Amino acid sequence: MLRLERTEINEASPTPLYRQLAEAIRTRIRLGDIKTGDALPSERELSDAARISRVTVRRAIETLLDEGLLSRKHGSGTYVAPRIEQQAGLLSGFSSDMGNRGLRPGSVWIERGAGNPTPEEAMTLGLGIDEFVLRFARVRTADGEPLAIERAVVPARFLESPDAVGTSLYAALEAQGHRPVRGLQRIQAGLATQEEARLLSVVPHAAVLRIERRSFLADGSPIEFTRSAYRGDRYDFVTEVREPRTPDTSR
Amino acid sequence: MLRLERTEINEASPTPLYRQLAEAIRTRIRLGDIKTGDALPSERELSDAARISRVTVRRAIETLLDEGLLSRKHGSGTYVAPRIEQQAGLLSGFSSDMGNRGLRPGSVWIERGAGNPTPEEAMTLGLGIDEFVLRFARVRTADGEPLAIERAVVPARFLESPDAVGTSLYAALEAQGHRPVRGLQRIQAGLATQEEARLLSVVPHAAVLRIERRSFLADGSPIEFTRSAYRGDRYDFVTEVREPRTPDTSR
DNA sequence: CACTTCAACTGGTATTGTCGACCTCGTGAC
DNA sequence: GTCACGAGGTCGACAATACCAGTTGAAGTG
Repeated sequence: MLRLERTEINEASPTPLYRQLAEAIRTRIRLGDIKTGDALPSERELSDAARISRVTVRRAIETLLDEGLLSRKHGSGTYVAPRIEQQAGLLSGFSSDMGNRGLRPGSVWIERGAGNPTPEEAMTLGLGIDEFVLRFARVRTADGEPLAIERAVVPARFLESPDAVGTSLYAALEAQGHRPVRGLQRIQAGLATQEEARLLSVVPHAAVLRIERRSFLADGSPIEFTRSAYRGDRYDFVTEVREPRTPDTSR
Repeated sequence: MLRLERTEINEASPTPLYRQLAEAIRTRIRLGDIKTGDALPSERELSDAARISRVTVRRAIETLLDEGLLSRKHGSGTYVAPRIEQQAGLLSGFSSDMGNRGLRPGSVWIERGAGNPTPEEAMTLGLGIDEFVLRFARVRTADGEPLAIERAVVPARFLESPDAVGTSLYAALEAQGHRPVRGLQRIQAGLATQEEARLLSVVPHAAVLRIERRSFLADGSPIEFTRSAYRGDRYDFVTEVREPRTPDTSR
């Protein structure tokens, strides 16, 4: 059985109690202290053992519910959910996506500069056509093999200069304090054009996966518009979907 | 400004207060009472006006945060987030997906029956190869035009008979009390095989979007394994991704 | 022996009270 | 006029308590 002692929680830490508790439970699960299907101690027990109020315990459990680590059953208990493989970092960039897949990411620059947006870009980024944008186009490689062509557009005000972007666009944006929190992705199947075929080292008309992504800051302003073409024979896109935690049955 | 009166909330209703409140605010936003970018009344104000405790008000706001309708700024206020187009019902079936796109869904049966799982199916559904599964294969149409081929496999114990499935597999499962809460989807680009081309009325080697989906119940047991091939020229797959509500910066 | 009942669990909702961190904007000093 | 500063407002975190609502299994009943 899981034993949780107050000792594990640091009262003075700036990290909120519910996060510390969540992390403690997360660790227990990762270490196999409590296994898939096992019941967690009841909320009241946890509350007593860690000397944390039940409300706070519930908050910790809720974050783990969101992560899919636990499942609750009213009247019965809280259980460790079976591990489902980690989803690829969706809002993360190419680099960490490749990292998750155990591939070595690389890239070759095609274009890096500033300019005015096309009408389509102006529309999706909410800009006037006379405002400035930065463009980044790269061939992305995995273990040295070309895997995708990626063309990103960012409103110029979010970055000091095009050269601020090293390997990761997201890292550069975050360094300036701009962190996208939402994204909208559109995925299509298509055939490689002549140019794409050349850049990706495939035959023309090979299958490609086209991914279009728009990212937004917390206040809703668009920060990035990226269009990519992935080799269909080497890449698949994995998403995990979850139903809302508390389905609204009243409507 | 938004005025919320206690009158809107029904004390005696079986629906929890926080959901009633969330619904009330949701309605206000939909009706344009409060517009994009506007600040919501402060939590204390809402609490006073509706005579609901602040904790409960926060819960209501949190559900709207999850839905992407609101965004909070510590020390400043809670604001109405810009409307981002509705995501397609991800865990929903073909029918409601088409509904969202304003297309009339239809289908033509190819196969409907019972049998033993293939090794691959046994693996992904967590079954023994001697247990039974039900198979459903259909050509899915939108406004009468073929759009996708869909092949679903469900462990037999979840449905009384193959005939329980009318137009919607999900509806049939839910009628038996089985509601999938999580799904894992894998999306690939490919070229249509001879048979696919025939069923979809496209030329061989046309681009197709292959989607593989596994769904799970709350307790983690796999309930469905579906493989689909969508016409690349007529379908795109849209997903919305969100960063976790409270990013853990401590790790 | 099968069946029903019910008490003692479990999680679900809601209140009141307190303190802290953060943001904004007006006031006053320079 | 510009700038630093602080007061007051906002969200963030937590405690202690109360009661409601499903679940479960053991005791009692037929």
